[in-house]
Amino acid sequence: MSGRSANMVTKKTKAPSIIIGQTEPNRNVTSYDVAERAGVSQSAVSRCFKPGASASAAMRTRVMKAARDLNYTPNAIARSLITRRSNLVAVLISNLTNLYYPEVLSELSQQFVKMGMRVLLFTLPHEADVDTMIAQVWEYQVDGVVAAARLTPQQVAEFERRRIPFVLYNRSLHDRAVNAVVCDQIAGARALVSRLAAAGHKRFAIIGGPEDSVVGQERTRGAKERIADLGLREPLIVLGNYDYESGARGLREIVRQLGRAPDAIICGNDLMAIGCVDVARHELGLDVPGKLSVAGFDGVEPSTWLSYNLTTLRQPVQKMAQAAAEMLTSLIGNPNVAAEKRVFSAQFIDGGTSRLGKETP
Amino acid sequence: MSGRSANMVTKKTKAPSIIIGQTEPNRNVTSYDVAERAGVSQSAVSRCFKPGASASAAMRTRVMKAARDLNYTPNAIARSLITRRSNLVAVLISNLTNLYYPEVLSELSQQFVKMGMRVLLFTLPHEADVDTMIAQVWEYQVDGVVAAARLTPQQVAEFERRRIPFVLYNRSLHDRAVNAVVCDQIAGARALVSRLAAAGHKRFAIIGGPEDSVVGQERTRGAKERIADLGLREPLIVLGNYDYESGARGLREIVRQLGRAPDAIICGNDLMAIGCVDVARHELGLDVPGKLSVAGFDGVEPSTWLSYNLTTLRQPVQKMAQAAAEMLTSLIGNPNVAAEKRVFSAQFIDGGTSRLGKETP
DNA sequence: ACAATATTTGCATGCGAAGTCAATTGAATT
DNA sequence: AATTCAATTGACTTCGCATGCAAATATTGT
Repeated sequence: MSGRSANMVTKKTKAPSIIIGQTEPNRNVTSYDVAERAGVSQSAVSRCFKPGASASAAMRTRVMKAARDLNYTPNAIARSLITRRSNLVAVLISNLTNLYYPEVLSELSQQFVKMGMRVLLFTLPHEADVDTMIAQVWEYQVDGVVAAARLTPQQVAEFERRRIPFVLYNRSLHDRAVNAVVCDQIAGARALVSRLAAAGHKRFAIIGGPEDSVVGQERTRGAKERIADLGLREPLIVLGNYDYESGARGLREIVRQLGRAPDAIICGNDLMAIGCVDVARHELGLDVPGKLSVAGFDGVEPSTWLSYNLTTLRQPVQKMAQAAAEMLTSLIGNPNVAAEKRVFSAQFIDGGTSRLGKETP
Repeated sequence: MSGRSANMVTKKTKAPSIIIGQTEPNRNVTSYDVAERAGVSQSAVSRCFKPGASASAAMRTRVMKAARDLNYTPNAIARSLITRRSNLVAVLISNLTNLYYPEVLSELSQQFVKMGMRVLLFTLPHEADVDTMIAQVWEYQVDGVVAAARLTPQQVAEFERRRIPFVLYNRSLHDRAVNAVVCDQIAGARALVSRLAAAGHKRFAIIGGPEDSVVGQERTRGAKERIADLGLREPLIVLGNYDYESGARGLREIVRQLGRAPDAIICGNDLMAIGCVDVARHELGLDVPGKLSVAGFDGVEPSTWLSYNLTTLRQPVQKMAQAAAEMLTSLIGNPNVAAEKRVFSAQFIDGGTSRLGKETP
């Protein structure tokens, strides 16, 4: 009944290559196949699959039926070639094992799907070959880029030169206006110090993020400045790498250098704060928060667990991701608008790892 | 060096798209532009960018120079259209907030990059519109699929019907041979019960994964069977949703139903085990492992944290992801091989949340 | 009824790179 | 030097779909 008419359209037989069995080679169902079955032209099929296009109801139903019969799916690759829109968004992420970024990625993915775009994932494992990876971003003709990774200003400049819409997530450039979604780290860090100082903490130490992390620098700077403003002793600062082990090492190092524990340790992110708390409690026998207060940044899920109930500054990840997705799609629609920077503020979480007064902010 | 420059005039090649002196809106640099600048044909440019192709060293350098001058990047979309290879792999993942999957995704991404493929991410938020999402997988002409999500057998069958190479990660079908990378959950669960029973635990309870999770079912079944084999009382089973809160609720429910705590609770994954431990210690005042032993599955990072040091069955995620990536790429190269199922075994982690004897297995 | 407009529909073209095939070159052999 | 053979190279076509334009049809007004 339904003769395999697809075969009939063939024009010339292929060279005598390896013919394995009876199955048709990789031939996919194309709009031509649908057109033939529906008795219309290929353009008609194309139009039926485009929402706003001009096509009569009668044709639409016939074409759709034929498409269903043949199990036709439009080829997004071919479409992209001609429309110059891939509906692909590159998301650059440094480190998925960081607990914070999976959340971001998940939110971004959902937001972009809502807007009809797909996420092409670029994880940057070692900071080394970022450039070759970025080269791949061009190849795939993505419509836009969300960069939640540590990029050099040169790399960011490359986006501009290529005229690819991009939004930086949680980072920005000081010397240039770029589209970015950030959280006010400095304000957050300052507020954190204020709270701790008001509750009587005097001697601070900081386990900061790595040097090439702008976010980490800002958190450290905000805290340091506020500590100075308050006339307190300059904090000891050790640097970590945003992971649990860094927090653990950081605390050991601080205690070693100071010869004792400070009143409070501000950690560059929750993961380090958790490592710090764990070492304090389980290795050094330091009571947290009784003897030592610890605070982090981000508000990742484990920070809410009963064992930690971390004092932290929660970033509104969902809102930020949504903002990033919105900004990017709007940029894709209209690339020539002025750069915008959307600054969110972190929410202070009065957790149980810091001795804080009963003040209401 | 080549003396044929006299009549080497371009005849009917396509007009180059770059107009010197003004930046046309969306025009990209194409291989024609490079060809013109290098004074060669477009095919030559194409060949120069293909590793194995026939091209003289002289031409290669000239073309490459022209390409660099013009900042040319090959268009992967156009290439895909003709080669019928997108170098795209779809990764379907249920839930990125699960702590386990980000690790998998990260590993997969790195592996695929090594093999010259990119990951197109499909997160499945609500189980609802999986089908429309899967439809998108076809559109993008991905070369293969790794499914680390709960799919119905019908959905899996759709992959086969479409002849798209796919590998199931951590799940498989009982009625059909499919390519899959799994971990032997039943053996792991049985071993776990054996260890606990050998150490004197008699009354078990289980906080299982959701009903539609095959992995969860197997873990529960393995534990249940082994408990029965040993002639112990049938365990109370409550179901959770793989998150922290489920573990917390699960323990409360178990204690409520039993009127007391069991000897050991086996949780369907680490996250639930962590929730369970936390509620036991911080809410119910139950000593873990003194009064209650808790074990999980997966071996996610937080399970190693000092606060937990969870007894668990660690899955060799890296090996599994690598196996999945390898299987898929090999399938892409040669789709007609018989289905293979690679079964890994979990590593028992003798953590601190269970009272275990000193036995050496 | 017919003209004037609005709506559908098909034809032909092009997106950008890769592969086919034949022409050309260069090297190797006799 | 003549011939053979392998290595280069270019013209042309192809992948599947979208779209400008003209032709065909349907709708409306008079």
